[in-house]
Amino acid sequence: MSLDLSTLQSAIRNPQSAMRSILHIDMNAFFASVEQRSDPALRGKPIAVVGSERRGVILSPSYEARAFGVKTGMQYHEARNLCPDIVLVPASPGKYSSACKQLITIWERFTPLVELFSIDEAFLDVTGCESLMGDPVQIAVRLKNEIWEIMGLTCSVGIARNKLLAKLGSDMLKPDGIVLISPGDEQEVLEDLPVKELCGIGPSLTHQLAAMGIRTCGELGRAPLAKLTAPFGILGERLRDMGRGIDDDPVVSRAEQDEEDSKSVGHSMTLDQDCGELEMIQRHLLQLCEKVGRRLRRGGYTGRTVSLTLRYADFQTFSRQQRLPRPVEHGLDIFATASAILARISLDQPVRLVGVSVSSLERHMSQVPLFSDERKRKFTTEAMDDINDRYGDFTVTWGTLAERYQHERVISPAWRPGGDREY
DNA sequence: TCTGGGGTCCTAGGACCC
DNA sequence: TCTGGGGTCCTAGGACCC
Repeated sequence: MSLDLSTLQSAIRNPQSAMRSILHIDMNAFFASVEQRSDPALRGKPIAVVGSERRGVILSPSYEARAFGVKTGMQYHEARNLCPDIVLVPASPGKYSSACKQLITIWERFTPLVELFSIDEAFLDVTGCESLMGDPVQIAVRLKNEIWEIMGLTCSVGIARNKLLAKLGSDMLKPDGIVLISPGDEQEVLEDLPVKELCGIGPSLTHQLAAMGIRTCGELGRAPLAKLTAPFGILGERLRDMGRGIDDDPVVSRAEQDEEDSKSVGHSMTLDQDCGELEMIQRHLLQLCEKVGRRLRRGGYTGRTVSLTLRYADFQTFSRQQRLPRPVEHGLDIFATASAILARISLDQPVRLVGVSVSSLERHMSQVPLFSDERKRKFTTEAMDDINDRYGDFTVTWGTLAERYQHERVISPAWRPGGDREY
């Protein structure tokens, strides 16, 4: 086979067709490590970052805690049974997002093609960086060193020709590892690998595949296509490709990611105690709606579908949604719909979790409304958003709400600096 | 001291219209 | 009056990821 100029040019234009070098970076025990870095007293100790005080699960155990068998998702009492001395540290999201920003600036020194996969994971496409930065393994070593020197954090790096295998690689040596899966090694790595190790194959697919006699990636890759498409539809082909280590998904740069519109914005909360009182549930719902509204406005979105999610005491979870004739962006409008949905549900158990989310989002053009009452509402909302952004959620909220739903630190929008409503 | 919170994508069924 | 199929919109739920 010979390569002519047009093939080469299309390979350059279309990175999927060329051999790529992809790194997947996975920060080790990210939340716990950030906490240990910021508080020396926590270093070297078994700690775990947790969400809520009362009811919740372990979000991120440190490696010292993992040594006792403590895992993400575990309940507090299980963790304490395994490791009586474990220190539970409440999560501080601000620390993690600023650490993440610092990581991005380091990663982007190596390549502009950085795709943030989560707050502590990223894909880097370093194809063509060899002449400047060295081969992918050398890049991984330098990158790990910089992260360690600048931030005192370790990570695991997977290197392969696509995202699927790079992600697999970063999982294979934790903490603080580098794993290269070169094209020649792929078949050997995949042959006996359980299918559940691949990103995208969860418990349900693992179970269904096992029932079909497919346990390893090797078996998955050799399965006849029809055997997979019959039960799984279009996913079948993707599954077989995954078993073969095939993945053409491009690394999406952060600039492109920023341009992508969100599909939904939502918040949910598990109540401190299961609750059967409608009035109380609505009070929590209102707070959630206000948070969703502010996030919509901050992102410049309006939405046309409001969904309410409830979880009963027995963990049975369901949702009801309603499509609206016109888009909304205000907490109160979201609340009006969500509480109307709630009113139509006859609760047959105490409620454990309440959630609200807004979807069918549209980019919202910032313009001055035509009518004076809308104008007033818009400016008032913007002023309230500013204050709440600066001083925290619910520093100011609408007066009617303050009366109906007493909340700590709530002051009315009639508040003015120096006015008679100052608190 | 039973089991968090934020998303995306896909499917399936019913209503409705042509 | 009955038969029928395609397409779109809407809702509910499940699987998966971190």
